Amino acid sequence: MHESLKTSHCENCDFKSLLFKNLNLIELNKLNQSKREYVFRKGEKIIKEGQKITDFIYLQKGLVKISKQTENKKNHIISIALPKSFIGFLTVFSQDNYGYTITALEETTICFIEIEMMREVILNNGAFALHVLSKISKVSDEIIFERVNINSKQVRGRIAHLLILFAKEIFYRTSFEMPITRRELGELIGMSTANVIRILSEFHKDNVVKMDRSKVEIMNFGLLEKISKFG
Amino acid sequence: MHESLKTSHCENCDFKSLLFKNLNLIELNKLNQSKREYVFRKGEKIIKEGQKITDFIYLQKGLVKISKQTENKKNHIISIALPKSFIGFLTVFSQDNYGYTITALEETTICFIEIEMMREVILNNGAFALHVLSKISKVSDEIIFERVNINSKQVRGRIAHLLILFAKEIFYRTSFEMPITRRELGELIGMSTANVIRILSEFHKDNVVKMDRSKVEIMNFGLLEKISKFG
DNA sequence: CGCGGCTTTGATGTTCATCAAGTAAAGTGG
DNA sequence: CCACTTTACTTGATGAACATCAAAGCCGCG
Repeated sequence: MHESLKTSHCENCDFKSLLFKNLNLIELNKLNQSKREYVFRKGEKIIKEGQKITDFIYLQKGLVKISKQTENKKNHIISIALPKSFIGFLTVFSQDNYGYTITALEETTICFIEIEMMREVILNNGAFALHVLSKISKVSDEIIFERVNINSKQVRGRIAHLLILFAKEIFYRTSFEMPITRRELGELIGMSTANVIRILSEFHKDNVVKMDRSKVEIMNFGLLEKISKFG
Repeated sequence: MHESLKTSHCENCDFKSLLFKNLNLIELNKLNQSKREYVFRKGEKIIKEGQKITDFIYLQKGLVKISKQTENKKNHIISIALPKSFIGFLTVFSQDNYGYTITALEETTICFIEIEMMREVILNNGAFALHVLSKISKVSDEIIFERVNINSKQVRGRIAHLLILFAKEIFYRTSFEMPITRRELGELIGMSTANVIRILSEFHKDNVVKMDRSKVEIMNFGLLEKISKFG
């Protein structure tokens, strides 16, 4: 492991307002004492599938992929997550072991908070409990609906959908650096690497999306949306 | 709507122990006053996609399907749910409107509990909050992992997987009445009706599974498991 | 500089959806 | 209760979509 320890107080955390707004100072101090904050470098595994769940993980800064091995040993990416998306919620309150692997796609800061500490706060703070509940619910819904959606499209539509998702939900612009490889794009939408590349080449030829190495530039957003919808 | 009203007290509910074990009698009485209990006949819609969320729904008895229209107007079944699976948890704490449709597959008893009432109890009862949390988390995980799994298989494997799932998780035996049509089977695993039937015919010819009309009998469970795993 | 991983493209074959046409079952209204 | 209509089921033939394989180029890194 190459991750490095950082120290800052929860009270000053940029994202305090998002997750922990219902906590009072005493509760925040408790969390602060229990939490450990780490920076992971690109490519490092934050959580390994099967690993015992001891901490609630809180994505403070960065970008990660959540992936899983299927029964027949294929790798499958379930979701790409960024701060505010509260990936840590999956599984932690219902299982003893993680069901997926989390890997940093860029430099990523993670807060580890002991799961028992979270449980204790939830037990004593109903407003916080409700808030966590609504976050879990939302994350799960989004993943499920995204899966269903992707599944109803064929390859062109899937790639188009994905590019739009990166542009609209992650980078907020039509040109950006793709944080994952072609193979990973395939693992995200369930298609072969070769075909991902083929479709990207087509988009390039048709002046819809220029993708050079990891540089993406969406040239015709309207058309891309049509392809996503009908492809 | 053809559903009919029933009346019984939560305190005597068979499933009280499962969901509401952390509630005291005062809280149970409150829930009891707010709840309405309905019986739905086979085929009736319990929830329609897009409908405003006003109640938490609790599946007491029966079997339902949870489905959704995709962008391109195809119908997709997300999950089959039976009592104890707490389908109502999806979405209700994070959105204003349901994102899916719930339909009864057989005579089904549903309790409607005002969502505000649930919120209030969660606010004041931490143990209950934690319990709800763990249920939501579990249901969502199962759906997500199931989707990923199905997606990694091809048609034969998908059908085999599904038949095993019905046998092991729903009916607890190797012969049972399939509660959904061939088309719905297809909508559940993302394949065409014609192909579902084709594969079922193959299984029949190969003495793996005999399916006549809705009667299913698994003849060679071991082989079916192999097909599910490697197909 | 050479090795390994990512990328690219073409050729090939498999898997699967689609279409069509027919049968069986189940619901509907007189 | 029977004719009628609709919906579910079934099978074959066809072609489209996609995975797989192979070979070659590119790039980063020790």
